[in-house]
Amino acid sequence: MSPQRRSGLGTNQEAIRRHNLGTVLRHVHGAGQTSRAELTSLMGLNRSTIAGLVSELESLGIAEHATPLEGSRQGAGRPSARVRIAREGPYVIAVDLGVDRAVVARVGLGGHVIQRAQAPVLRDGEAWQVGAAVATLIRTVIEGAPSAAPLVGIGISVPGLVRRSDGLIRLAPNLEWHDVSFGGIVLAALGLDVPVSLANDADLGALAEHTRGAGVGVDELIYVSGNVGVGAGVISGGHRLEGVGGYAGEVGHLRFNPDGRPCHCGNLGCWETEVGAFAIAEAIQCPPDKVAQLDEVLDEFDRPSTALRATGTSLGQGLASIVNMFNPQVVVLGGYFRSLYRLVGADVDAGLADRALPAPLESVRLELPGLGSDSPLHGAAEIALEPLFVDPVAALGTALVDVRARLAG
Amino acid sequence: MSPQRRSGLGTNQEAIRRHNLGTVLRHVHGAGQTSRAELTSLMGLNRSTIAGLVSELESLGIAEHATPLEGSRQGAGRPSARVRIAREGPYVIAVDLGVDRAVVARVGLGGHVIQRAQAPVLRDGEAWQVGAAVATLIRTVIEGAPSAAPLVGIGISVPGLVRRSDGLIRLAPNLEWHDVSFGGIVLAALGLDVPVSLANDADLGALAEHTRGAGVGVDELIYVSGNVGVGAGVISGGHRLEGVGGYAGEVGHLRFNPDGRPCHCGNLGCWETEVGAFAIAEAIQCPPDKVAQLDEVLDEFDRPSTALRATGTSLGQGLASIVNMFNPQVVVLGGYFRSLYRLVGADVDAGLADRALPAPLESVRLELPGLGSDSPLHGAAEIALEPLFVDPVAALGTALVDVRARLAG
DNA sequence: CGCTCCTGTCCACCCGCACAACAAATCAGT
DNA sequence: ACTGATTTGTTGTGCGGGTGGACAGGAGCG
Repeated sequence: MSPQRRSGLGTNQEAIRRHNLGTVLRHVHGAGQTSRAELTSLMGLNRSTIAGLVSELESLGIAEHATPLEGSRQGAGRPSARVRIAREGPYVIAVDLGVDRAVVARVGLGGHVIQRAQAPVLRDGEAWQVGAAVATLIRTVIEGAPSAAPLVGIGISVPGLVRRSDGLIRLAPNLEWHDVSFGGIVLAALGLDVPVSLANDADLGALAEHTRGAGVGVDELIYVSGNVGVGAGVISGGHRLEGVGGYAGEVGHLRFNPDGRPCHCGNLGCWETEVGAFAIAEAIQCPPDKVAQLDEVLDEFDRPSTALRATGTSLGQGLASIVNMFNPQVVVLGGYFRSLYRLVGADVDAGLADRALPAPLESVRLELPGLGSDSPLHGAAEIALEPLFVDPVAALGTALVDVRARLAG
Repeated sequence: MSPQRRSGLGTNQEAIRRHNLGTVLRHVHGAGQTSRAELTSLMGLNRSTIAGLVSELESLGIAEHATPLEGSRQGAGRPSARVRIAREGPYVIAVDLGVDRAVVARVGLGGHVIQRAQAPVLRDGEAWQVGAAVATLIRTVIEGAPSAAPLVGIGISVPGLVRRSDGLIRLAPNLEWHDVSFGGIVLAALGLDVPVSLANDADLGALAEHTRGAGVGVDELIYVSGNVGVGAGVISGGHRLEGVGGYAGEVGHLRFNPDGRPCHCGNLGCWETEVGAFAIAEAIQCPPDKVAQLDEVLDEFDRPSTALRATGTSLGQGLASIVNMFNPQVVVLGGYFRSLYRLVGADVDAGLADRALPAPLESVRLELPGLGSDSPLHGAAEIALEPLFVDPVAALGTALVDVRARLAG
């Protein structure tokens, strides 16, 4: 039973098959490698049913069977056949658009980054220039793909507000973009027509950490991203919190200090003016041209200054508001907050404990990203893969095979 | 496709039937009255399937068929038979525990309040005393129930933090309760054993407004409740946002003015210290013993004072943080905010527009509760009814019949 | 070398929904 | 008032999909 998050629809058995097939694939994807027996117990279905589903995945070229592991013994009984992702199976292109560089990766099911490439992005570059650069990187990583493997889609992580209905980039302050249809630009530059999904970098960080990072199995998770601006991605009930337009999680403009500095949003003392990259850069006297690499600058510190510790306290106090609002189980600190937390973790913890309500405080823990700085990239891969888990057959139907030849032509 | 919000499970056709039966009932409940043709188009199932589901509901005693309406013509073709809630069908008890009074209602499917009773609650009363009073009210409203009608459960709205795993009231500041198992107390006073669900009043307000109030069809909705303290209930993606413990939505302690007044939570200048009942009472020089009836006091004003207008601005500015965080489509102002918004709506709107980001602001609208002050009561009924929509057969299995006789015994 | 335990495969079976054909009920036009 | 078009209720048949049992395969244990 799963669900139509969209409400009110009935279910027929065709939908069952779709859902079960997708769920099997989701499990294989999540674990990278499983056994049919494990799938049976995880999904609560009959052995025969699982066998049928797995064999369908194999005939679709998505999964492969493998001989049981030699070494590991897991008790008596016939060892269960392994199920793993097919070697030449479907893949996606993940793009992490940063403020100073773009990372592009070819990612297979199971979250394997098969190949990656990156290039600097000019500050205040035009969107079409960036799109062309990204398209070149995409061509590079597709180069190595087996021609039989289908390309399912492209996922793009954007440091800004993305409208969920059509993927339009409404506002990316640090790229100075307004209302840019970046997905269309990249597709045009490539000359391809595949599904493109765009989303906010913090949302994708949350998704990735939930799937294969520090928050596996945690259905109430928040990823707070320090990435010049400050944003958050929220997973609640195991699903992304999006809001009507897709703009949910804009925590950077929480009211923090009404007497504080002016924020580019027009208000005074938003949280971002205290813990944003420019605020931190000022606190550590970092030159403005290195703000985009603030994490590396911070990593060179070994002892925090007083100003930096105050920033840590502000981070914790702001997190308290977030914890009070969402009551999460895990808060993952991404972007340069990762480096910051390593330096002034105690102050962050103290600030949080000082301002959060007892009830939500007792069940929350702060964590560093399990995927390092690659969380948004992995999240971009996840949204591009998502159609496969909803309906594998349909997703493969819209996928492109022999992409290299199409790119050449 | 439907649902398991809990992830990873497979679906079999037994689950299909459960889900479809529950979904049919949910539609009948939502509309109060429908036709089979409408159900067919809403659920996307075949006519014959709908017929089977409806007849099963009828044989369960939940639904009745009725002759098509005489007057209304809806085009050519055979008129579709009406489906409505059975007259002696299942019902629930809804309890709205306020800080100064308790309201108890017998509510049938369709959200019909069949009978209601209320009584004042002593301030700083012991939990068992309140429980006994509530039990008496429950006996009163059950008195009039047909003995054939099954009691499905009891839903209780609580002005405080409720742990979702077991319904324990962790903290109800205005009742001065800590860790009270109020559900158990009421059941013991009744001598019954039926399912009891407890939840926060704002969460239930959101649920009710989503189901049959100002937010029907709106899947991104927030109910902000002014009820001595300030809290919010969030519906996102059509589901309640709960958080791990069930404490999500504690917006009263958002940082608002760090130089402000001390809050009972230990911090300075929480939003609640600016727009909470005590702050407003002070602004309008309302005597402290009437704070619990602040809405009535406010209703007697016809022109807002300057202080009240400032409060309205603060309300709007705080809502801006909420709008930025959740990007809702509708924000419903419940509790005494209802009265306040009638007086100083323009200031609230201005405060919101001033502080919210453009993107979330353009898609949000403020509304008054469609259910007046009964939102939490209706929400309490909804959570008690919820099991019926998940699995009608199972829910009727645990329901109590002939409750009057059991109460007497 | 048994025995036991677990898993894969194959089969018949059941359950639930779809579909087609027919009947019923209403509206529109003549 | 009659006729055709339209829409819905009813019924029987068919199909898809998961279940469950019987049997075989493979491993550990004594």
